[in-house]
This record gives sequence, C-alpha cells and structure tokens, in this order.
Amino acid sequence: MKDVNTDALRGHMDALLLSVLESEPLHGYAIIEALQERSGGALNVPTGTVYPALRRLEQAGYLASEWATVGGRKRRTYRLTSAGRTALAGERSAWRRFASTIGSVLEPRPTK
Amino acid sequence: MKDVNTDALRGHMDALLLSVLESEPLHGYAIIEALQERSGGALNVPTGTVYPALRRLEQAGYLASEWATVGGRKRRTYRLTSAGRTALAGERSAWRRFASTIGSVLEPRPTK
DNA sequence: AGCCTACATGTAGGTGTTCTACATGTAGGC
DNA sequence: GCCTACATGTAGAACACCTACATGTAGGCT
Repeated sequence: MKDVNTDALRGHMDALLLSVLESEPLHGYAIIEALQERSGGALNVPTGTVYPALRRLEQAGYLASEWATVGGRKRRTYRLTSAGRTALAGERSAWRRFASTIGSVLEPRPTK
Repeated sequence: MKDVNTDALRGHMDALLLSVLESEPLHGYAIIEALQERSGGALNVPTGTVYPALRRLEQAGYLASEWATVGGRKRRTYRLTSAGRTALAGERSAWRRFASTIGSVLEPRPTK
C-alpha cells in the first residue's frame, strides 16, 4: 500500500490521535503502530510528529497521561478525557463535512 | 451550510483548483465562485490563497494564463495544460486514497 | 457628488502544524 | 559486540495557508 502524503494530514492529525485512543489508552509508540494497522499500512507518522502532537492535545485538555514501566521500559500512556471525547465527536463530523465537500468539487455529479 | 475549516485544505488546494478548471478555463474570481457553487457554499477560499496558488500552479506547468478585458475589467484567464490534466488525475487518486485512509482510522468497522 | 456593492487582481507578513534529523536509552537476539 | 525493536523526546526548517492591506473599474442608490 502506497503511503499517503503525510503533509496532507495537516489539520487531521488530532482527529486521528483522538480516534485511536477512543477504545483504550495507549502510549505513543503503540499509537503509531495502531495508526499503521488501522490504515492498512498507509499511515507512517514519524515520532517527531506524534509526540509533540500528544503533548499539545494534553495541554488542550483532550488527553491525560501517566508514566508506567513495562519490561524495564518507560511508557507514557495517554487516555481520552471527557473533553477529548467531545472533541473527537466534533472532529468526526468535521471530517465528514470536509470529505464530502472536497468530494463534491473533485468528482462532481453531472447535473444534466 | 457551515464552512469547512479552510486550514484543513492544506495540501488539497491544488486538486480543487485543477478540478474546477477541468471543463473550462476560468479567471481567479470565477474560480472562487465555482468553488463555492460546487461545494454548496461550504468553500470560501480567500483571494490571498487563490491568486498565489494559481501562480504556483502555472509555474509548475499545470496551468497557462492569458489576459483579457471584459466590460472594462481585466481578467487573467487560466486553463489546464496537458501536464495539468495528468496532475489532476494524480490528485484525484491521491484524494481517494487519502479519504479512505483517514476514514478507516476515524470510523473503523468493528472486526468481530 | 458621494457612497456602497460587486467585480477583479495582487502583495506583505504572520501563523502553525508538520517534517527531518538528531539525541538518548533499554531489552533481547545473533 | 552489534543490530533491531522498543520507547520518548527536542531543535530547527519548510511551506501552504491565513489575515490584512492595496488598487482599481462598473454600476446602482440617494
């Protein structure tokens, strides 16, 4: 599967991150793997994008985190706050609107 | 209809511009109107975005332009080059891939 | 005359999210 | 001793978009 141009993700990253955290808390590395998995391998988001973005979302109040040590390795595990759930719902509807808008321009149905 | 967040357009602008020029040449102002129309009013792209973008696309070889005077007003009319048509096809398939990727993460089908 | 809206193009400067590249460290297999 | 996977993080650059401004014509209303 060809990679999507990650530059095009601008503005949709938050939605993706909130979405993979919806069903269970995950740490950064696992989030990256989850994105790859869910996208069928199309989404290879670099660590330099994910970690700062997670901090941003935590500061915004959408995520909360705590440290854990598993197998001698330290992890920071993030979970959705209730504000995060609300934000996710908003991101989802914004995405649907966005996709349908772009679609309507890119592949217009012939009117006649 | 609620506006889409135009900031999220980052990376998809070229596709939109090439797409509205597919069936007929248009000048900048008309392009903005065409985008509004096709999107059902959701797409209000500011002139400060469109005009520089058109120049960028012309420099890339995807568009060609010529001046015209209509009703005392000067217009720069853009048309797709053949390279532009090829680029548009690429943008379309990139968009489909992108939308399906984001969709698969944002609204995963339950596997069980 | 004066004002407003629609039409029409363009530039300057700022913003912000993303990228690339680097830095650091543990665990475990070969 | 080396490599890969696991794991987090920072610094700095890139760049496409935004806001705000600048300029000018045409035409309607008062």
